[in-house]
Amino acid sequence: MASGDVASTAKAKYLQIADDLAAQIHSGALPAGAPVPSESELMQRYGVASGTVRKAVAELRTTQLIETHHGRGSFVRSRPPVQRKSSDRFRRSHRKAGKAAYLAEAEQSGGKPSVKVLFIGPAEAPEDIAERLGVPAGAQVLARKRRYFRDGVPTEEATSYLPWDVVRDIPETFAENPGGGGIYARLEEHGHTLAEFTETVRARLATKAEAAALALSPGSPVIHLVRNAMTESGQVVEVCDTVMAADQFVLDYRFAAKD
Amino acid sequence: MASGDVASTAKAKYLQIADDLAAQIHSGALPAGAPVPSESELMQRYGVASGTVRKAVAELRTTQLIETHHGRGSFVRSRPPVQRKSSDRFRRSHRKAGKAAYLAEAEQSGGKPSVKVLFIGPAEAPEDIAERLGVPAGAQVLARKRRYFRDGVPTEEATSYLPWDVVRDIPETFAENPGGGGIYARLEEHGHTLAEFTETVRARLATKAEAAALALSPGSPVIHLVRNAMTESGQVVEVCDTVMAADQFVLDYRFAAKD
DNA sequence: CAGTGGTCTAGACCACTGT
DNA sequence: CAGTGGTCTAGACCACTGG
Repeated sequence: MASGDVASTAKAKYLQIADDLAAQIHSGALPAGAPVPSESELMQRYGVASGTVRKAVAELRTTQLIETHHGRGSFVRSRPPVQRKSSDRFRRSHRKAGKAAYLAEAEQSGGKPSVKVLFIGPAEAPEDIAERLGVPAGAQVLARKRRYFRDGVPTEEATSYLPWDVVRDIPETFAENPGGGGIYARLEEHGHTLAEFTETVRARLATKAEAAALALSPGSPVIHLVRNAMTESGQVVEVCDTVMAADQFVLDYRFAAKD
Repeated sequence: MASGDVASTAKAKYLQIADDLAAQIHSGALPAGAPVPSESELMQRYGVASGTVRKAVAELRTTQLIETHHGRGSFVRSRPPVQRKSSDRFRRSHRKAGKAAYLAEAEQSGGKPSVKVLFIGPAEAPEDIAERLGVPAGAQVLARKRRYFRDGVPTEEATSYLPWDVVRDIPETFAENPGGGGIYARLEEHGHTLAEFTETVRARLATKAEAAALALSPGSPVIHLVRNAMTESGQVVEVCDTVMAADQFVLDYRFAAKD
């Protein structure tokens, strides 16, 4: 039998199936965490080919209603509470109390934070990073790439870049755990007194790689934040490039109505 | 011939094709506005079936590199320069120079800004807004809803809420154009000296309504920003709720490494 | 191992666009 | 009209997960 004979109906079959499943989710027939029927099950139930079912499921994924795990199945998403990132998180008093910025933050949002170090070592500075650091493009810098989790779920991935001249004499910056107060505390101990941070915030859709790293469904939005840490002498001693799952974070900023 | 024999390669074919086309776009071989080769052309060129080419093209679409028009083809998107929103945009000196925040900002980003007033008048404060303003939920406030354009393209939609007690004696706040320096200048002229702004930033996918208002394709990300304007006396005299097309804006913040 | 989703083929027909 | 993308089929093999 031919196939395109369905495209003439008002709505595409795969959208009808997606709508049907979405309705079941919203009605509670498919509660949060419940498995979505398997593809073969759906093929039978709706009498369509595999490709059609897959498009329907893909639709639900991009609308964030379900998440899919290869080999296990698709499951109705539950929306966890978001984390807040306030510009207060870099308060010097937090550093002195021995807390790194991430922990100082995660502490307030209920949930067990954890960090996985992906890479620490010398690297060539990407062009935009080099420009921010005030070093030649391709110059050697220290890169520190980490992935952060809350309750075991990946939420953000951050790469810090520090000029080689700055870190050369600070062995802790090469350690997985730089000690109480984090990298910023070590920098200040070595005379790099921090004066100002600047953050650049963008939002966009996750790339394939980011979606994989953060366990996001394709089409999920991410927040892309790049922060410069500048010392009193005006040198940028760190640039931190962070990609966050957008549904996990709220950013808070406070600033004066200055002249 | 079988087919799955390709899935065993490191990368999926459709992603390789997408990457290849993306490289051509970034290199300029496929400049902005240029048509992407048709699907049948790509099938021949890469020696794959239609479905594979379609998945590659879909990939480029979700990464915003191209846009597709049924019956005409796919075309390389031109990325208009993004607008920057820095926390400097509320500098009092800008207000005194007679510039509203939006124009002070848009001025630097090349492109003709315009504003359309959607609504100005009394309204019941939504719960979250009322809480920020420190008024009872449902209390009457002044709402000012505007849509902003650049070069005729809608980029953001903002609704300001001001307590009735504050605006009652400031007739300009009811005008479509509140005069040089905008609402904030009028507030300060009437004794509400602004001391501090706080902004809350979220990113998420556009709702259907937002996609329509901002002429976005479904699944596009937006930045949702809510700002409190607080006076020296500690009163929140305005809450501004803004939804921006994420690909049109970069947010800049600067803050001290305070104690 | 069986069951799941992921990729791919080689076609088909339909709907939209422009000449 | 020819050419474009959009939907769909009925299979195939691969990769991942869990018992």
